[in-house]
Amino acid sequence: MKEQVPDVVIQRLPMYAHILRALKEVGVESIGSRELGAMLRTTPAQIRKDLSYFGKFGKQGMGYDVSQLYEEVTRVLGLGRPWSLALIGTGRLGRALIEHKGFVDEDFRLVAVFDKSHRRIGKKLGGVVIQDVAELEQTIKERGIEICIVAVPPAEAQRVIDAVVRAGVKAMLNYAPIVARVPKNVQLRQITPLHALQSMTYYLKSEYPAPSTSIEGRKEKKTRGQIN
Amino acid sequence: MKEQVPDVVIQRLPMYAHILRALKEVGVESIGSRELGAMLRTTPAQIRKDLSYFGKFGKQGMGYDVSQLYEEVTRVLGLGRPWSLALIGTGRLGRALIEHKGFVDEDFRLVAVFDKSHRRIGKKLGGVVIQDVAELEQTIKERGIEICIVAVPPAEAQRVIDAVVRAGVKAMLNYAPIVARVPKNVQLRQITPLHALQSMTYYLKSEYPAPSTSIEGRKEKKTRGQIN
DNA sequence: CCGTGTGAACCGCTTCACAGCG
DNA sequence: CGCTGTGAAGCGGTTCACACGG
Repeated sequence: MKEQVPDVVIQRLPMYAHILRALKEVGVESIGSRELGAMLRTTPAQIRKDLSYFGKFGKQGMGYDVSQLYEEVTRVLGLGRPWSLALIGTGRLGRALIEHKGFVDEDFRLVAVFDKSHRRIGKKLGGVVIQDVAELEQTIKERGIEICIVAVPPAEAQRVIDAVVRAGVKAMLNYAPIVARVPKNVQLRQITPLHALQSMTYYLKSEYPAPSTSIEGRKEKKTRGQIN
Repeated sequence: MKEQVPDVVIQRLPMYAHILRALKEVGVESIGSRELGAMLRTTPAQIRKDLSYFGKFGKQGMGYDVSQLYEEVTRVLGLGRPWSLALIGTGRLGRALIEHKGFVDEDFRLVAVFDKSHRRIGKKLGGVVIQDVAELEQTIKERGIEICIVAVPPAEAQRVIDAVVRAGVKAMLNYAPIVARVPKNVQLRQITPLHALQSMTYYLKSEYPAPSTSIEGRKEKKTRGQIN
């Protein structure tokens, strides 16, 4: 049990939840840090360290109880209760995001959608009537929206983000390729596939040994009397 | 000038390129690390350090030449020549990615599209005829495809990724929420918006001070004879 | 002087190594 | 004994602070 949990650890937890849920559904009841590490492509040490930030869930010599650990991880993340979402922008991207299964799932409920185009306002998307973006602040406050997904053109993104911040929202997913400005108490995650492509080309260009994604060939195999 | 460039630096370069291009188009000819840092929401020190990995581009007392720096950054990333892309999966997501402007741009050319559904094979998407995924390896080799975008359902993702790897591709963007396994000399970038949402909820839950995204209130204002 | 380039200090995360519980 | 939990060491990346060039 620790004081402050590193941000990277929090970012890894959704993966933990994902894997644990799959294990649970398949009927696996218990798992060790070694196997879990293999599934998550990390080291056993990392698994144990990560989990240690939240408490002691393992049984020595036995590993972790899958159900219990799954519950714990989702609890830490604050999942298991629905969060209300709004989408801003209903172009191809916005529509695809909402219609795409598995994005809005049991934990995230779409409760408002905004666009500025009068061609689209009044129509429905994802079971919600599209509203004028001018009503954004008011509606967010009324409906207690907690997370926003920004899928508008780059030129409008910062303006929309500012409005969302003014409405009091503390978490946003932004698809516009801009360097957005938000207050430091607001969570912002950037989804910019183009930048991902553009950074991969660096490694292709010169055929690098790659920034160690590997796990093979580490230690931890050392248990007791090793020949060395 | 340094030996090995940190991976994080490479991941930041697309942003540098983006901003520099914008500055260039607006007619800004020169910029200092302070202003560039402000635009990228980093410190001037970080800007200077990052750039120092590739050479000395600044003029002391003057800052950096925007055009020259832009050229340099794109050169380092290996942009400025087109890279050939393939898309695998033409569901809502795949279609949205391709039809969405600004994704396939001047640097990335779509040269093949695959699906397994016979309903879609033979139709066109993004100016390319959709092929059976069974032809994937062969086609990738024939057309010298360098980067693949995987947008298939999670259950099929690892199989598709394996095929792409076998075909010799060294860089992939994967949209399926799985923990993909690739050889360590293959670049893999994961786009999983659901996980981004799921990690933000942690901070909402307990209304945290946030994992310092801020830049304000740092040092660097100290230049010479400071009172302190 | 102003602002870059950079070794050195610092900081946070990862990995190690082992104490200790079942 | 096996495997977790955890201080301590190690490492990569950021920030500092200053030498030096225009």
